[in-house]
Amino acid sequence: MKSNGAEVAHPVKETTGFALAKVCKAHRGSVGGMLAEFGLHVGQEMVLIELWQSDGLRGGELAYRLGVEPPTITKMLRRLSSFGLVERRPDPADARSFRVYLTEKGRALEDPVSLCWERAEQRTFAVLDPSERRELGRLLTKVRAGLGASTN
Amino acid sequence: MKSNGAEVAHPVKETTGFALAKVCKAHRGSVGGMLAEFGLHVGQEMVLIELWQSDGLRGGELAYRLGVEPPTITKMLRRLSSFGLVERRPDPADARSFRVYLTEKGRALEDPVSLCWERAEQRTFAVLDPSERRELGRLLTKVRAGLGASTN
DNA sequence: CACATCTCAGCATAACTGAGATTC
DNA sequence: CGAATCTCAGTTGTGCTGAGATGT
Repeated sequence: MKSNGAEVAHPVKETTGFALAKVCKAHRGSVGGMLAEFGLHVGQEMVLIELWQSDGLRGGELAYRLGVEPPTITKMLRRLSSFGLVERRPDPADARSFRVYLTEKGRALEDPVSLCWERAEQRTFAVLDPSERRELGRLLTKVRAGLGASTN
Repeated sequence: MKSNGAEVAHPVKETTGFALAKVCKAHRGSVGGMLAEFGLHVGQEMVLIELWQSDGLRGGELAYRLGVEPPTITKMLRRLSSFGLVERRPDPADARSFRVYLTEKGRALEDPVSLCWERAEQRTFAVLDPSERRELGRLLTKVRAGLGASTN
């Protein structure tokens, strides 16, 4: 026991957050390894995931959904569009904005990338039985919903 | 419905892994914001957390525990030691290696940083009732234990 | 000598802040 | 004109690979 008797009840390594971080790292590593086959870095697919669901988002909306600042999106889109996965077009309704659209090539990645995620899911949660998996999914979804809108 | 009828049963955004990623991002953001008060970036505290538990680790062991390659540790330690938080000393038993020790200043961060994690934990999982929190912790710990040793 | 341990150089990416440019 | 939207420049940190240096 530490002598100051205050904060040491919960060593960080035993927190739920710590396990969360480690599991997340493993999951991202798993996804990332598979995405490399498509020339994507982990994180870049998050833009595509949003667009598969809602093509034609504004840049700012994309930043908001990914929980990053606008300049970060500017750079990510530059890369993705240099790969030919997305395209930027002016927003007809507001000349300050632009809209992001998937190209054919970007759309074609939906199934293979979804499959990467599916496989990562299987690997990462392999140790859980089906009811535990459902429960984990339910709890994480509930936590996410309770986070406030900035973390869509 | 998509017409090719194969992979689209599980949109990525509805996977457990996706919720995991979002929750983890929120947690890291919460920890990171608080760590900034101590001049630490999120991620750097992971080294300290290992050392609080086992001071005097070898560089390679630290890389292994953090799940990164050795050059990454080299750089992280350079920064942490420039902040005066850790110290490198030669390993008496093997001159190729070195050992990493906390300084007084590094040791002094244990309580405040643990408190950051504790607060992030409270915030992130605020929406869960106590039994749900315990269950989430149990499931994540089980998943982590099932991942294989490379993700300590 | 083969192997292990670590560092260095170089690269790519993420992500921020602060400072504009442009448009509403 | 004030506010919103985005870009640019600059900074910091992560993390990798490949190529050594050094020691077991």
